[in-house]
Amino acid sequence: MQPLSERDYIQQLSIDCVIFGYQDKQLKVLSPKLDFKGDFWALPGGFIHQQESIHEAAFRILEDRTGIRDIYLEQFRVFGDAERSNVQFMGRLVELNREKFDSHLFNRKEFEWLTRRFVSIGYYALVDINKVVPRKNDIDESIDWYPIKALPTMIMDHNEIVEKALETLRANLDQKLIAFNLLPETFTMKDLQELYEAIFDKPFARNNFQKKMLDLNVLERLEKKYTGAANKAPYLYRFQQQAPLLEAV
Amino acid sequence: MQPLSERDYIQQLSIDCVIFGYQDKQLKVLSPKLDFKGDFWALPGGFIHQQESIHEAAFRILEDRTGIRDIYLEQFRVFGDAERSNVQFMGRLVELNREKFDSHLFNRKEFEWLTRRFVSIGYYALVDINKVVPRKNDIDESIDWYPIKALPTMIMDHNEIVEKALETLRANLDQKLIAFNLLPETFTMKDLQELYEAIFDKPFARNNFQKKMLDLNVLERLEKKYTGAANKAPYLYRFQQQAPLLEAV
DNA sequence: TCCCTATTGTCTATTTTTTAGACAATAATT
DNA sequence: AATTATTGTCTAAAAAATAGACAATAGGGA
Repeated sequence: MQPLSERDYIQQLSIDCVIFGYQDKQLKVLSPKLDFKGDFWALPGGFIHQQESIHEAAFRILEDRTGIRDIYLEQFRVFGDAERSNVQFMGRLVELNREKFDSHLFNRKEFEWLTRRFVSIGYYALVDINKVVPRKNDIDESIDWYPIKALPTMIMDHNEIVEKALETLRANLDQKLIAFNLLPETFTMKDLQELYEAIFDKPFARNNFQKKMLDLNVLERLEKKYTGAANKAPYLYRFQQQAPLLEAV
Repeated sequence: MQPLSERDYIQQLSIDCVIFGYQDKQLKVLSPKLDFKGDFWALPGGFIHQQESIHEAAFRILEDRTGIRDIYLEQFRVFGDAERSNVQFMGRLVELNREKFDSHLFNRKEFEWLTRRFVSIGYYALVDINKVVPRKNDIDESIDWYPIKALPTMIMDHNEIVEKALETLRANLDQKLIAFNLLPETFTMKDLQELYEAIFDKPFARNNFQKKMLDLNVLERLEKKYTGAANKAPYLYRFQQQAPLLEAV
């Protein structure tokens, strides 16, 4: 494989993706752990080819790590502090992994390329966690879902990026009707409510939540779901894709 | 002056600023016209030094064009299509201005630098139009305020950038209480309402608008403004800077 | 089979917020 | 002092959000 520094990327510009999933009543984020001594976690990220749009680049990075392409994806913020670079984390990494660097894993040019200042475009993605088979990179030891409330400390400003992504998700949730991207195709009203509660980290009133969701007119009611529990069986619902409104000319 | 291509900028990354002002009951945008034959308008923009944050760069660009530094400024979106470059507009510009290019205004290297693909970070700014003395660049013929409803056709995707900026402004206006940045320090309730009407391009009910604004608890009522008109004199108000809420630790 | 329990779906009452209508106050002008 | 065009604010009506209540029901257990 060509070394990073010689590939045809836009210089000093990167993309970091906060990939949200939902499982066990918890909002989770996908994070690879680097295959080096020292417990380095990061956000899935990458660089932008000269001949692809930033949106395409984000989709490519996402597909590489999740195996799926049909994903809700939105840019939310640019992180561009002057001091924003890998230099500190790379220093620690090299220090703890001298033996690897004696081999030719990174050459000097590669190292310099990686430790320059980077401006990073933050994207967040919403996925059905069951559809995703997380994939390791060449440099990953593992890749796992972490509850947003128990994220490991990540490199650089990646924890801050997750925070800002969550803020944006909360702000957009009602506006854009995107929560459904985190659920499987069919779900009960309780599933949906618990998802909202996980995202906003606060309880909602069951009766009013149901009314609010039904009043959106985007839910199609399907058959009942018999759980085996000794109580009334809940209906299953499916998100009904909205016909896009005609925009003013 | 050093040619662009040799200055210490981040490559292929730019900033474009939509500077909003308010005058004559109209929302306006500041746009320089380039000093070339062919009527080329653009958004004020620039590049990012290696040793400055993107936010600092945006402030610098703004100060260069408006003379003021204390400005409401917010990034709102990244424009990163693969085909996004000056190449088309530079082609036309060169064609129409051959005589200038026979001199050494741009050298070949400079031209290549400028016509590469650029990813641009969109910022929007809100200014008190009376405090601004628009300043030309080296390459500007003039710089003026244009009503948002009568903007000239600008180079590249700059008209689209303005549209997205306006969308964001509308979405943020109530949330963040930022409208006041467009007004002078003191203003009447009618001034404020007309500003809202200009931004949203729709009328508001006077009684309810006044109630809503007063209920925000951010307006300090000052003395009356005697206009000389044969009717009740309106109060002047001042935006009362909010004490920042304590954030959860 | 028949009650019991936990949960679901929905209805109604209450409260809050938004919108619409009305009117007194007032700064010149006549 | 009456007139006029605005301004500031109040109240009524409508709409939306919140809280409380209850019937329906899928099993479980006597």
